[in-house]
Amino acid sequence: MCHTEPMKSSYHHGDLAAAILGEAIAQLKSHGVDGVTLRSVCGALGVSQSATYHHFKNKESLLQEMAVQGELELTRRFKAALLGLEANTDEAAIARFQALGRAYISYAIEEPNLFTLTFAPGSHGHLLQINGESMEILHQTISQLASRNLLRSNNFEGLALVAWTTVHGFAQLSISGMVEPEQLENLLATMQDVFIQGKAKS
Amino acid sequence: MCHTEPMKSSYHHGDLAAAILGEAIAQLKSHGVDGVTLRSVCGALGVSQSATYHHFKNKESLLQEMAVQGELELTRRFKAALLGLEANTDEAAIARFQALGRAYISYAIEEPNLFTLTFAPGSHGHLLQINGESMEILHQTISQLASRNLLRSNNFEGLALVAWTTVHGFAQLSISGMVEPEQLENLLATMQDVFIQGKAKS
DNA sequence: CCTCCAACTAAACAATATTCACACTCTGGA
DNA sequence: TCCAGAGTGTGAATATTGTTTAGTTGGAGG
Repeated sequence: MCHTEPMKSSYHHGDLAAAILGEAIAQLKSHGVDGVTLRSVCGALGVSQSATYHHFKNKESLLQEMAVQGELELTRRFKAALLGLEANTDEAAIARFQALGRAYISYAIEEPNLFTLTFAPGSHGHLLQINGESMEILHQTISQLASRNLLRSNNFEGLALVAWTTVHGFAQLSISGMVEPEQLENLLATMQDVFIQGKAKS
Repeated sequence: MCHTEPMKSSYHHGDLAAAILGEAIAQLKSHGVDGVTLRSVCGALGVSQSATYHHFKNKESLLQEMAVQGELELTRRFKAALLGLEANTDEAAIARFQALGRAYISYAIEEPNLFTLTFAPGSHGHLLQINGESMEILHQTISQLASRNLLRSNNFEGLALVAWTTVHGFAQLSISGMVEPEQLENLLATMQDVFIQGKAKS
């Protein structure tokens, strides 16, 4: 119904839908989800708050779009993390796996508000399903470990699940302040201990 | 400043602080965090909304108290889960470990709103530190595995960290709808695969 | 050129958290 | 016993928010 395509562009404003989305994300990052109000967003853009309702059904719908952007950001960071990392040795395959974990957690720590919104549960419930692309990258990376016979379990789906939930749990508990971000190295080392078969120890 | 002790009790209402806290938690469970307003809570109790401010600094403070209750609930479920489970065999020690994982995730799935509030990050930031008691139970249970030489890693702190974040991540992603709760058995089986040394397979 | 529709505005509305001035009730000491 | 004062509750007022409504503007197409 709204803004599914980049919008014909150029009218009064140009592309207000994208502008609102961008400004809302900027305010989310700097002031938290409670700091983004329709008034503040539209005020920063010099438009009236009711203009929002021509581009988004309501604020909840805007938040959902923001969550989608947050997930695209994760995919982008995944790709950047793997950029230039070959998978032609055991160590390299392990490095790629660790790089994904670091990227996930770095994202959470650098942009806690956007990360939180993206994975927010319950009433906000923004993402019914995580976009396939991030999961594909994760599965692919794990499958490179599997084909080199580096994994301790032959339950491939299970391992991908455990890897994801482990990193996600650490990310969220870091944001909550319940675990120290400095424990990251400890986490990754232990994950390697338990996931990876011992033939290649760094 | 307020409600640290059970309150002398019996005045106009009796113990309004506890009543507000209980009603707020009830409404949180059934209608989500956005469904709990001072008006609805005090309305259900037949008192004026401004009465709240004699017992809680503000709504945020009330939410924090609710989060504390949510964490006590987790401790309670931990204890109940271990009740009657001995640790005198390898299988029994593993069963205790799994019981904790099940309890954690069951809690999240049965009471997603309270669980979410308890571990809510960022602006709400309710719990600066997780209460020691739950963590103590977890560490104790893992140490029973360690003393039986059932663990794949000798990094005890790391293992406890990974175990916690794994289960927590699964819990949160279940609530978000990004993983199917039916994957729980898969998760637990894989955790056993990677954490536990193979001498005792069920 | 004129008409129509999408984009936008201004004003109003409803719901909420919070504060303020006031009223009532119990408690503790003179 | 009585009275002052603190603790406890009420009602109205205020500010901030999301949302709706009626109207205005500007561009595109016949």
